[in-house]
Amino acid sequence: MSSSLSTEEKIKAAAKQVFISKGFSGCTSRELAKASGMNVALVNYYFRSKNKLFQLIFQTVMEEFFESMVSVFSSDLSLKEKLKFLIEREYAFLAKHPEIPRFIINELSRKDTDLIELTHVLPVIYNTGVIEQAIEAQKKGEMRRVDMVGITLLVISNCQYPFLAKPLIKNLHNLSDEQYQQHLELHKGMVSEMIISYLFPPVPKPNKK
Amino acid sequence: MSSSLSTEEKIKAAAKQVFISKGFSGCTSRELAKASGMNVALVNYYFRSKNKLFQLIFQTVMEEFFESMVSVFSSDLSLKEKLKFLIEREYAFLAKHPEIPRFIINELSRKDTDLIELTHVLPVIYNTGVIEQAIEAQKKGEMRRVDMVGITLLVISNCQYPFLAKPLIKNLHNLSDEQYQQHLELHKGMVSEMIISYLFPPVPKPNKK
DNA sequence: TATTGTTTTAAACAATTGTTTAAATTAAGT
DNA sequence: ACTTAATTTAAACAATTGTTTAAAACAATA
Repeated sequence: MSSSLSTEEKIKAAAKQVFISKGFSGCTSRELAKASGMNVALVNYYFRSKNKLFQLIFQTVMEEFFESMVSVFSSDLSLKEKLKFLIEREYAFLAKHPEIPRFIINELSRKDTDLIELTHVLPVIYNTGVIEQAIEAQKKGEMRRVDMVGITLLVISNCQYPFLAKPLIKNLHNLSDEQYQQHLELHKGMVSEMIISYLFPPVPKPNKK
Repeated sequence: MSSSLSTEEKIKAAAKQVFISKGFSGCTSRELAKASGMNVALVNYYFRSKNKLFQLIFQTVMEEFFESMVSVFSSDLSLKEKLKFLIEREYAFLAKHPEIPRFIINELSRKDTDLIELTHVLPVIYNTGVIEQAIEAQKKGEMRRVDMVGITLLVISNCQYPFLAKPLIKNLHNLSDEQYQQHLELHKGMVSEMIISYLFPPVPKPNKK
């Protein structure tokens, strides 16, 4: 099935899996090679070095990571609906790629790695007009005055952490995979309701001039 | 100053730092030795192997990690006050040890490591009586019916994630350390208010028989 | 078929890995 | 002071690391 891919693609796909689940320092060149059914020399023939291959993978993972987020902001919805939708999307993405937050956080925390620039991501979000939408809502007193960093933190904390901490919580509360899955589903609803009702308080304080 | 410690203690202290910031697979035996001012043979003389030393460190880190949490539950406070206090404590702990969540989550996620038992932690929390306190409050309709896993997730998601994701958020929003520090302080207040008002809705629904 | 250039392989490279050895030094007890 | 045990050191061990080499196999074109 994967033999329809080129050697280069096969290596890239396998390396992505291995890097994501074990991290840069958690795997070897030979492991990357074997995972794609190739040998070490072949990996370096196409990608020059383990590090070059890693940088490439990391870049693509980051793009996938922000992709769905941005697409929600660009949609034609009210702010409250966007938030609800964003949380749904995040949970869906994380259900498919539960290891990615740990991967990103880890590799960005490495002090010995080449700096990775993410500054181009924020302008993309700004250009969707979601910021103006928020400022508008805040002026009207419909939305609590929380800045972009605060909102980002609120949303992704509650979405990503439950996936990040799965081994911790499972171990702590002695849960099976199925049980944890159920808790996740339950938690999604709670998180959505909690964040929405916090950012959009049910009784809006009148804010007229 | 650290020369007052025994060789064994010096190695343990240095190894703790190195393991926490770089992870098990992110550092070498010689790095552990050098960090304590000793040599490789000395590390293995006292701790047999890199892996044995790691298991020891991990165990103590986990204990420190749960220590302050449990102490809050044992205190003589109302549930709402305990929650507020817990969040304060968590933020204070994480400000001192910002790398510990990443360390724990990472090492618990490793598939090639020896399983680590945490089941003894939960009984300790149960014995503080906080569970009965919660069930009581829920029966009276003062508290939303969320189980222990849900509460745990709510609290530590919002406490730990902002520290976990510091490199990500800093990079994303182009923030200095000082700016991020300010955001953290702000966020602590938000999180506290949000969780409390979610778990203890301002207008309690009457639940009499 | 002969001649390209591209892809793949097996083997080797020096450097680094975790761990061990055996000798040297220090400390303690008699 | 002598003996014994505990500590520390430098050096070595085999295995593994990332990377490179040079030859082989393959494909495309003439």
